[in-house]
Amino acid sequence: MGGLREKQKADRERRILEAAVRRFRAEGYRSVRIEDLAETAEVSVGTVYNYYQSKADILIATVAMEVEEVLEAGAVTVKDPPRGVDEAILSLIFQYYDHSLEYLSKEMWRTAMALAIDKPQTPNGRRYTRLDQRLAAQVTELIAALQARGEVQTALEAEPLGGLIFNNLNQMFIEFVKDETMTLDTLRKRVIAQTRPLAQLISTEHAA
Amino acid sequence: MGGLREKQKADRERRILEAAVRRFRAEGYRSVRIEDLAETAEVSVGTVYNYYQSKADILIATVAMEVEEVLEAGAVTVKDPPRGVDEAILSLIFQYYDHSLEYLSKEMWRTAMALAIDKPQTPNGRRYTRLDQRLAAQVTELIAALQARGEVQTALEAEPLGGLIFNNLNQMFIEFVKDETMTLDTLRKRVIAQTRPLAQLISTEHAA
DNA sequence: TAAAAAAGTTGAAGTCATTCATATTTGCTG
DNA sequence: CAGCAAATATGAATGACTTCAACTTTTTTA
Repeated sequence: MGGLREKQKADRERRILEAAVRRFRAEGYRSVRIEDLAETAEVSVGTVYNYYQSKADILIATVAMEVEEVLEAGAVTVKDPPRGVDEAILSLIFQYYDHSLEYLSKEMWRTAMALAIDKPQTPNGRRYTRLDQRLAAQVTELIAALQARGEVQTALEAEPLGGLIFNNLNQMFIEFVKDETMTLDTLRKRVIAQTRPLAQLISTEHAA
Repeated sequence: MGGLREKQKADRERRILEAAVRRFRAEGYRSVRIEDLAETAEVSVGTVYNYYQSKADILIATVAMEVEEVLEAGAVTVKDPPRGVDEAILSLIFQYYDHSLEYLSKEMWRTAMALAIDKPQTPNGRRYTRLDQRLAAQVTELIAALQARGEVQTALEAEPLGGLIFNNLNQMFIEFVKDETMTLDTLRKRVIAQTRPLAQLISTEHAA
């Protein structure tokens, strides 16, 4: 265990990913060539392909790190959500959205999402899909938490609802990254319009 | 008007599109090269690019034809929907789904969707987005029709609801085409689980 | 420690989408 | 109809991702 070879491998993989994060952010995904990454990471082009299946694959690895962070931040909110069904749901969604552009450009999101759809069988394509599922699960968790607190009708199943809400926020996020001119504020307003009526319908107050 | 030049242009464009539909279906999008299309269409590679902006652009043109058909079929359903809120909504969704694989493979859908996300500014990227919007509008229309018939609560706004339902069915369709092993039947079951609870919530019977 | 085996690296070659300067075809005019 | 102009077609050249056969480095063996 822990021979020289293993250390070198880990180090090379890390260097490639670091190079990717840095240069993709600075110069944009498209304009950075594999050769550039190889140069920054001080390996050859061929070596890049020993660690990652494709250029887009590298991008997904960087996006995945970002989503992991979002999931962690979301877990805190789910543990103790704000009062009010729509407040709680929207605050989680906005947390996702606000985080999304901190380290990744719209172009990077577009590329990563496109790959996840286009090449779902690659390791990182799968990885992206799993991350989406975990995000959906987190929304479901929130619904369940609100049910436990008596704010959402317990007659409703949390999972379909969580899935519905996630699918909606995800699709709206796609529309957001597709349009370079759309602001986060516009996105928020749109998701409010879509989500709030549903929040009303499922809340216990509405039933009463 | 209608000179030789115009006729030839129209003819070439048609031949290229026909070649694309035929060969993409038969051999898969990826494995067909522009050169192959050019050969089948009896034009040169450069000419293909005089008519279409990119390879994916050609694909979207074929997908668009398909979606136009779906929209036409959907319009009939919206005009006279089945009784029952969930019946009506689900029958429209299933109409979309059942149509989807008639002429296009999952790979073709994946590629087209990926392009629409990745290159939203290209003419056909925009075109795909507009088609999505028209589908969403059709769902909204259905909700409005159900409201007019007194089956859906009129206190609710049709548009956010239609958007919500469409975003959900669209996202589920994406999951479907991402997984080569998933059957249409499984897709239907999943969308039922997601959509039916919502249908109950918005129906007038539920409110009463 | 020296040789053999295994693992990993390398960069030039291959492939394919896309571009662009040139050639061709069509339409128009006197 | 000859000659000119505009539109269009052409395919070799370009550029970037990806592959792969040859080369190095590390590990194991005796």
